[in-house]
Amino acid sequence: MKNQIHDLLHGAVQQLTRDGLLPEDTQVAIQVDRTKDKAHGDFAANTALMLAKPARRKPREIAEALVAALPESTAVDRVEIAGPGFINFFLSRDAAFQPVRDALDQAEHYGHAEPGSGQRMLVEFVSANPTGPLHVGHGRGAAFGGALCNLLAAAGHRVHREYYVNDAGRQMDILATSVWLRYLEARGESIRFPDNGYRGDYVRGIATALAASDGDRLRHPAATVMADLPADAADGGDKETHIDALVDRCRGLLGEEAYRQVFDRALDTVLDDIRDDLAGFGVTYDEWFSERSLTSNGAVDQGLQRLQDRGELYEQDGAIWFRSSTYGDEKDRVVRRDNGAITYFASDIAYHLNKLDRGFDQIIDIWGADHHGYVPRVKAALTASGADAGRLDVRLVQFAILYRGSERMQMSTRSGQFVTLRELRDEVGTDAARFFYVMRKPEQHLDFDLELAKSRSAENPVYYVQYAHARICSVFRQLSEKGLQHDEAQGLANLERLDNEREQALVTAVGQYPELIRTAALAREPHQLAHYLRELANAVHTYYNAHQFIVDDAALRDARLCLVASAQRVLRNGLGVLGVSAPEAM
RNA sequence: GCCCUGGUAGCUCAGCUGGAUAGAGCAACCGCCUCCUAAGCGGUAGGUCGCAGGUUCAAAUCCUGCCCAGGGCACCA
Repeated sequence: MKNQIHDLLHGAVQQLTRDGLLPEDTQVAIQVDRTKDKAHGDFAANTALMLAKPARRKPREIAEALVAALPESTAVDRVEIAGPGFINFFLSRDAAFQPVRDALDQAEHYGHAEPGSGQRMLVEFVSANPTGPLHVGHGRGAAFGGALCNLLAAAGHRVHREYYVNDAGRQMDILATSVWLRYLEARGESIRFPDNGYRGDYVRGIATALAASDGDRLRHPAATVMADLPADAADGGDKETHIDALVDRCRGLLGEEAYRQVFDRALDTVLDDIRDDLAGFGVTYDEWFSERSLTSNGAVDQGLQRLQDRGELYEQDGAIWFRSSTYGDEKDRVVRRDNGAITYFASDIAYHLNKLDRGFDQIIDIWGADHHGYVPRVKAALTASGADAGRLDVRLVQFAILYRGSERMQMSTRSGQFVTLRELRDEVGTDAARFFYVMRKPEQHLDFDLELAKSRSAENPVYYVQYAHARICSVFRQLSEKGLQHDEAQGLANLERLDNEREQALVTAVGQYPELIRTAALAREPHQLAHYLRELANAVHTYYNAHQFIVDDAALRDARLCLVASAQRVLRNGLGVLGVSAPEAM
């Protein structure tokens, strides 16, 4: 509908240009907005105000000329000029009810663009290191990313959901070593656990399983393991030096093959847990992309070679550096350390080149806000490689700070002190958690109060929206209990009977859904949908309280049922995009 | 020091590609169940949109400076 108004205005502007009232080269973006006040009609345009300066005429004069030049349309009942020169459009009754017909006709497709009509997009999100279970911080990325993917898909884009698995690198070695040490404990060795090891209970769990399956096969005496290691932090040494030495010791004693077995055991167990956890949260992926594969198939070397060939690398202090500063980064960055190891950044360059090579129109990365300083160097690497960095869109999500009542909860994967996503799901439920996460815009710090989220009270907005849906379902149950049927055709033929204020408001809300999906997808802002659904639910509840739907007048009854059914449809579609269920009863 | 993000009602937040009297939830107060689920609805009260300039017919929204709060500035991932 908004588009139709837009087209009408566009026609009028062209007409005025032909008539010489507007300069030939006038460029003005035609804006059509929903009005806040019904007295201003259904839609308003500020076009005359925008044209006033280039046309050097008074806004109201231009408005009058525009209105006179508007092409005929059955959708518009009348047009008014108001205030400084706004053009207000009042829809015809027939056009105003179109959303109800559309929602019932198009059902699960209502408001959603033709699948595949948009771009091919790759969205990478969560991608937490598989060094432990997901915690509530990751939950936000999962909820946001999952909802964003659904939203983009609803807007017609072909979305590829991807999780980047950091299955290489030092942190994973530390995890493998931590597991091995706990395994040794389980086999009766008495070891001193390193300060910088992973201390979570899940590490013991993996170790216990390993002890059960492999017995003493991987066992070495504690004295041998700990012999001649540099001191740990608690003993006045450095925890990093200590843990690195311990990792080397682990590797050396086990041998590469056995070490790899422990490593993969840890990786697979944690990754399975993550996969299962996310699936339970309603988030699934098309691809789990292995970082290790980039090294083993030579992609990392190729990526570096590509930069090398373009003269973007240089050697200094024994390390190899990338000239990221010439492409907007603060300083140059190391891609290969003096010990020969490639950096995380080097594999990330290869990964992003790989993503672009796969032919996506748009690459969206969802990162924690603490990685923001990382954006310029990745873009720099793409540009320096001759790729189009403009196709990469990095979205930063602020951390969620967890509270239990007024008590702030500290979280650290290393120390093993954190609330897991699984615990959150168990405690507050997937629906409430996902809605809660996605209500806030991502760049806002999120205070996640566990007590509030799990309270099954009115304070919890997810129930408010779900309840609106359940109530409508209940109305239809009541209808059949009374032995009545909904004659949809008769209802649609009598939509003009829906003439009270509440009904108008609800029709309008239903009609906003398609443009909301479009706008929210463009802005990559699922929270807009959450807020919209709240408003829609409010319109439903208000209507419900003010009017009986199941009335004796069959024509009116059927019309009202068409309206609430259209609202039910939108609630279901919209909640689906957010990954929240639409229960039939509560 | 530099960079990013916030600063809007008592609290938690929308609104920010500039538009007509600044919105919602919670908390407070007053009403509404012989009636399709009261997990609901209506109403009242509550605001120097951090501060100061600037651009504009029009600024919470754009620009500049400043003040607060959080985060980031690795040959870690």
